[in-house]
Amino acid sequence: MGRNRSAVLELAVLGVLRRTPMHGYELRKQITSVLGLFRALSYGSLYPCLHELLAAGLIAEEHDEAEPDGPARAASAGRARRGGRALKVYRLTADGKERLQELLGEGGPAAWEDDGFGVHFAFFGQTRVDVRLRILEGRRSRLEERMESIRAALTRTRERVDSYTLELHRHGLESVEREVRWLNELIASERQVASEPPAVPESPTGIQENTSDKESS
Amino acid sequence: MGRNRSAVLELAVLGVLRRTPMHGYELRKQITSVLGLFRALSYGSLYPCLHELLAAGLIAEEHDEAEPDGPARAASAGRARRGGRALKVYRLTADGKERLQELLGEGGPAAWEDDGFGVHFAFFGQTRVDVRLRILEGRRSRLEERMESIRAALTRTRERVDSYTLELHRHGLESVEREVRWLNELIASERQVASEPPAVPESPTGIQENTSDKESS
DNA sequence: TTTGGATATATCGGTTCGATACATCGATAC
DNA sequence: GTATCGATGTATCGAACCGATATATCCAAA
Repeated sequence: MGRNRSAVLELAVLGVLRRTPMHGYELRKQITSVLGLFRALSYGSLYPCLHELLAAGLIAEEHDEAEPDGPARAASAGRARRGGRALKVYRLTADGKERLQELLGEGGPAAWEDDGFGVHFAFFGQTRVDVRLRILEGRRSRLEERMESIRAALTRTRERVDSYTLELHRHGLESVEREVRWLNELIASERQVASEPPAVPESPTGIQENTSDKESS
Repeated sequence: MGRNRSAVLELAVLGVLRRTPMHGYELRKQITSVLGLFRALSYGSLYPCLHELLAAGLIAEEHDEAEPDGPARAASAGRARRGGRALKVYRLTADGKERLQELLGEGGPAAWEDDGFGVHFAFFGQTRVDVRLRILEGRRSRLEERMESIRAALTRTRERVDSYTLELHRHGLESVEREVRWLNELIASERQVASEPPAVPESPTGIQENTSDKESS
């Protein structure tokens, strides 16, 4: 019932399903390994989320008649059911695609907080360049705030805390600084993309399809 | 009453209170800024935890003693009350110190997971060198596992995912590698400390100084 | 043969977060 | 002088989330 389902999880599910239809178990592996890196997503979050998205009509169960074409299914080709048990393979509906575009286009603060940034970044291939820049810059200023607060803590408490706490702060600060440098490179790169005249300034969805995928089999 | 209260929070509270008695609001700031760096600890976790520690006798309310009976005193002292409202200043009891030592001495897996490592590290100044080494090495092997899984994901999905996902993985891997190098330096430094006779520890790298600092204050 | 591990869906209990309510203090503004 | 605002301070509630678990099938190795 909680339709307030964290937008991050919703985005992750819709975004992954956009590439390839799959079932929950696989979806979880994708989200935690491709997007996550971070922490494992619990089934206690995933399955309820899938049920809600299904009820909302953003995804649908794909009943996989016989042999669907497409090289994308190579990994689990042809086995939409296992033994006698039905595998619930979900695919994105038209409404789901619309919702995904809406989520990808927002680029608000939620997209540059710790929780959401990784997921949004992973889907940059489906995001407009101006949104990408907004998110990267938002993330950077968020991290700069953090740098400032760590620096403040360092000068404030120097000599007043033991050397391990100091070392923890020093190392934490360095990590954040490194992260900012990484963002700077990305921002510079995106600015260049933005300044170059794109071949297609606008498409129906406003998204230019990711050209780099497949052709492989 | 879930006495299963996360040991990490318990350790953080006891460890911070060991240095200085303080009240909840200040405690939270200390934990999030000195230990945390990470994410802000919620009052919804902190206050129940304090109540439980109080009930367990590990901490006690400090009533700013040397105060016979005067309710309106408290003008200049450590201001244990503000206006007419009581500030609940907590201090560590003897049992609490014992429990803290117990927690600090464990050095099990909980101490090198993402959640617990930072807190344990922050209190290394009160930990034995062999426990420090165990935790650092445990943390390192934990991160090495993660490195391996990211590397596996990279070689597995190279060319199959878009460049942003690839970049996310590449950057994540670099961050973990950097973390491991940091741990290696710390481990080398600790090994030197461990091998030296506990007479006069010289400071080759600059991170030690914790032979018998505490107590006697 | 049986054990064990991977695949797969689902739920439950307990913990934690985020928001909020309440109240007082100090400063700044009007 | 007083109104307002933000920081200090204690506390709780609902919603979200994680971790563990239950169930069940498949396959490979012992």
